[in-house]
Amino acid sequence: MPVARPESSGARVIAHVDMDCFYVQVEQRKQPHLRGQPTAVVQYNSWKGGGLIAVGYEARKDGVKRSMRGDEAKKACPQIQLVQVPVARGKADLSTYRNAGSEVVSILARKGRCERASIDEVYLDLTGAAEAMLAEAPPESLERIDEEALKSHVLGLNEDGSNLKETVREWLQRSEADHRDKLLACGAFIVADLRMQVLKETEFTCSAGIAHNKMLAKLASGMNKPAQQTVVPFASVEGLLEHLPVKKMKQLGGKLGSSLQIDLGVNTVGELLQFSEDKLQERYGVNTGTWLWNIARGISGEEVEGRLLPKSHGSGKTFPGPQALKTIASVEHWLNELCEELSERLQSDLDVNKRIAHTLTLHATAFKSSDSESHRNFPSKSCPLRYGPAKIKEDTLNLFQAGLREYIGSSGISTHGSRYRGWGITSLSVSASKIVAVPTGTCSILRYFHGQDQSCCSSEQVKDRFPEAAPSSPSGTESYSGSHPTEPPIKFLKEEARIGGAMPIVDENEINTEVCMREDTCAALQPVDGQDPSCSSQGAHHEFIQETSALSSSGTQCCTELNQNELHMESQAEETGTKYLRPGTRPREQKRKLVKDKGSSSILRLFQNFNNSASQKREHATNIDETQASLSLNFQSTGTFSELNEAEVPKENPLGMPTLGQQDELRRDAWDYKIDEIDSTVFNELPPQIQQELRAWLRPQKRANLPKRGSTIAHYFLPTKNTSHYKVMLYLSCNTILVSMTSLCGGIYTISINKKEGNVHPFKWRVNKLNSSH
DNA sequence: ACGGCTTAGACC
DNA sequence: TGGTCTAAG
Repeated sequence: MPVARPESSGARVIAHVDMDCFYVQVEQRKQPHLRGQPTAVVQYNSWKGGGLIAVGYEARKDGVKRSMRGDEAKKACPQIQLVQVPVARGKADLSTYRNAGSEVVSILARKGRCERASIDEVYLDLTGAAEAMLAEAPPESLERIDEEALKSHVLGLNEDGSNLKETVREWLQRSEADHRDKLLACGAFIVADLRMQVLKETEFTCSAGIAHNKMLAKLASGMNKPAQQTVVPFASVEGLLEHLPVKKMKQLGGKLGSSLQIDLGVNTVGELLQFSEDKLQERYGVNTGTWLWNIARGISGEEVEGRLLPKSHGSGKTFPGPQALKTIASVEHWLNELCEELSERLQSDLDVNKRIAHTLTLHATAFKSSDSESHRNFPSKSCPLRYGPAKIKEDTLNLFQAGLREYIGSSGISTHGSRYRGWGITSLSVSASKIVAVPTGTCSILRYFHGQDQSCCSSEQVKDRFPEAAPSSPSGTESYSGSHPTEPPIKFLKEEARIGGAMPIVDENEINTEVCMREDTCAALQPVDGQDPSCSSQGAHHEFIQETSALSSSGTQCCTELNQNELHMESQAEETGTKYLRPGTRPREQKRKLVKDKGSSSILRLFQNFNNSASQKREHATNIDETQASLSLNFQSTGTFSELNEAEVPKENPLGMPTLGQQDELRRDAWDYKIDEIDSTVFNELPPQIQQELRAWLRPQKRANLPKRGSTIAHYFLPTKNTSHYKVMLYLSCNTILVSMTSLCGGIYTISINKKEGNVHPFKWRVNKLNSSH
């Protein structure tokens, strides 16, 4: 349901850019002989010529419509060229179109905030660019103006329908024009330019609308197609909406729009004006009521989100009528196909955009022939997403079976034996959502997947995108890292397995160990001197902030770029990556080196080895094996969930990060463990490499260079059975060495190694919902 | 018992 | 929160 947003104060310049019959253009670029010919794209050519999903303008002239079957199209337009959408794994594969869409987005994002609205549409906020142009090179000062801009349509300008370039030129250059109109004129120039860039670089044409908000821009972009642009001056809004059928408005194409027509007798947007806001709220609720009242007046405050990438990925297929799936085996087969596609796309998203999805969801539709309640929907099910095709398949099948059990009901019907006659599946889809950029520290996780170095993001980047991952507000920090010493932030849940939800079944003791270690940031060790402003003066009370600040000199650049254009990450990452490794003269790089020398080398090697073998393993798609090395073994052996008493909660917050006030004090306190003070049985249970590391840290002669207590020693990432990744930190607290595992999915696991032998519970798993700021 | 396949967002 | 529903291209 639409939701009202207040219009922001100043006039904005918003553009909506829409590709013309995009799939057709993509195919025509691929096969140039199709250019100029009536063309349509179809899928599943087998039945009645397939279904049309895109129709070129030449074919539209002959009355060919989307949603015709191929046969009908042939009838309407005998010369039509029907191109099949690529098929992979028995289903339509849209990746070529997705990729082509990305090409376009990467160009359109150059002049302002850009939001990818669909595979072939974007919104742009060009306010800044338009203001800058108005200040530096206003249209009236231009001697020659761009042909494409001249071809703009300006609503309300040529009422008779004539579109004289001269009147358009006048409008664009009128010096006494309303400030808002001048901004729109600048917008028209900018958009014309962008569209030409798109054409030049991709060979695709597009249409655009330029207005003061998204709604109007969207409306305008469709008014003159193909390959044209339309401007909506403020003064034309009322006239534009007056006779516009409500159904044409975005969000009113469905039931809501029908309700306006049927229940209120409103057929045009203008007719909506007679209803008070109260009246509309009364009928449609506060949000929708206000929204309707606003759009009737051309008001829409929705921001253009700076987002170039999709928020989710999905792969689905329908099995209509007789094709309905009736055995678990056939369902499994198709789920596997869908999962393979999904997995491929997830992997590519990770490779190219450095993003990880956290939730896997299965949707299905089904019928139940025999039963009375056969219309009950098949329930969607979701669970934490684990990477790798095999895992995704396994989890998806489990989700399906859970859904099926529920669907069939607990009426005691057994699904044993693969066939059960009562049900049929008519559609399946698997999707991945909750996609977040790999949070800082990410180089390690990326290397784990890639087996090579990659670039990092700045903390700003992460905070912008994932406030939950790096809370910037004190309260967020509080709840996450527990800076209130009086209030232990860790709550102990006994039912640990619940973390992954009921499905799929997880073995909470098992931790797969493809592991990796971030050697590439100074965050691995907090600087001893505490002098570096980037690492200490920010007083980072949160490890994300702390660790990323250290990256700023080389990391920021990359991230700034990433912000502007996520799609270009790959190449930029490489660039930055090389700079990164070069021994530098800048202080921060020196520090990086220092940190490295200081001593995580063995752990580094350990994880490096894991990396290598893990990535090789991935090639062969076989999983669990000897790469489940010592770490996992050790962690496994410790996975008992004994109750933990309050007394054992570390004095400081459980992540070991000092609060602002504590920080200075802590820094003065050297960490004074002796190796023998640590319960040896506990110590011995650590992975040997980590034992070695700790011994190194504890050597007296090295003390001077030791990390202060309360500081993070090292970070690792562990993909595990029931979540995609954990961030693992080894850090020192006042009484303990803690190995804390922060699940990016929402749990904090802590293993503490206590100083004194008397302390029971050498290893504890503490589970805490990551109950932070949001 | 067919338009197929995707994405996004709001509600509870 | 997960699950459901609407809407759109």
